[in-house]
Amino acid sequence: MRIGELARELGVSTDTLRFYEREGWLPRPVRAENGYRSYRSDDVEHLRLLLNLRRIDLPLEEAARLASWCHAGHCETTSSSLPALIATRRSDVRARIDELRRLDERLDELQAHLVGRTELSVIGPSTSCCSAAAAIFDAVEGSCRCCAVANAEGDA
Amino acid sequence: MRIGELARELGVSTDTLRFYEREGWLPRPVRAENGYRSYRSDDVEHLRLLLNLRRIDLPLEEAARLASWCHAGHCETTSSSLPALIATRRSDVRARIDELRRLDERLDELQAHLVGRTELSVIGPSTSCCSAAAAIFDAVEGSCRCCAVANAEGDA
DNA sequence: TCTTGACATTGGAGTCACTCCAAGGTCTAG
DNA sequence: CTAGACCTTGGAGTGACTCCAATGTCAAGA
Repeated sequence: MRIGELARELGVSTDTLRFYEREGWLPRPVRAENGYRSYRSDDVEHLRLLLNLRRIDLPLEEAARLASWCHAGHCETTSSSLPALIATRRSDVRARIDELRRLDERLDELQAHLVGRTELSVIGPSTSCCSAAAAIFDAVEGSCRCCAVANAEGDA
Repeated sequence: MRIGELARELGVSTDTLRFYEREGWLPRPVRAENGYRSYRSDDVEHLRLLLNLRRIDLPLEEAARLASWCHAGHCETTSSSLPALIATRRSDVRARIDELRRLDERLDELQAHLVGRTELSVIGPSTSCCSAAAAIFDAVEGSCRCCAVANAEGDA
């Protein structure tokens, strides 16, 4: 099996495979007569394991170490620490989800603010109030001191 | 205002501020007699705007460009494209959240699997079935062909 | 036979957004 | 006089790729 085929099958780029090999995260496959890499089923399994560990967002170094151990048959040595590792990973993932949700809320707020303001954006650049800059400032900061003023002006 | 004070106030590192300046993302502040950077309120506002744009995960280049425009008073020029930009950003954020949620599910699965298996992990390193490797393989891949066998062995 | 095109090889540089470091200068309080 | 907190610079390191140029290999078609 050549590098391109393997890459396609496992959904990574050939650059990634060569990078893993170059940095020592994967064993070097044997070479064909023409110098091309020739991957055996053993190599494929090792890589698949590594990629699965990457899929749960382990840092490459950790994923590679674990993949090598498991592949070498030392799995049981590491299996006791594995649940702890997974637990840590989960709480990281959850924290990141929460963070992104808060970001989404801020964006929602900002969007609503901007949509409401678009008609009023004829206010010239010299007016700092309710300009896009002020909107970003205020919506992102969580308070909007410019709206009341602008609305009052609009109503007048 | 010196660099350390500003960094503390806005919650970034002095390295970050020097980096922004060095790469041209922020205008150079004036210098005091001793060569120290001396930030004016104008600089602070500009930086605050940039950091707010970074907080909504805009790439630094885009955030810096937008911050400079807004700060220079060209806000209204950009305000029409801003809602579109925010919308794009939101869909990116949502996609990432979904991705992380799926990851969390896979981790949940894997964790359940491992907890169920810990007692059985006396199976030696030579046995590839139901080793940690197999668990990672199978739980991550979504199917587990090893459990039935291992459980049968365990029951026997 | 020749050519085209898809594949492979290598080393090295670029990406992003910082982060850390060493070696030194400046200032204030005790 | 000294300790400690601040500041300066340029340069290297981080993670995980990604892209590139220059070159080699090979099978299929004209």
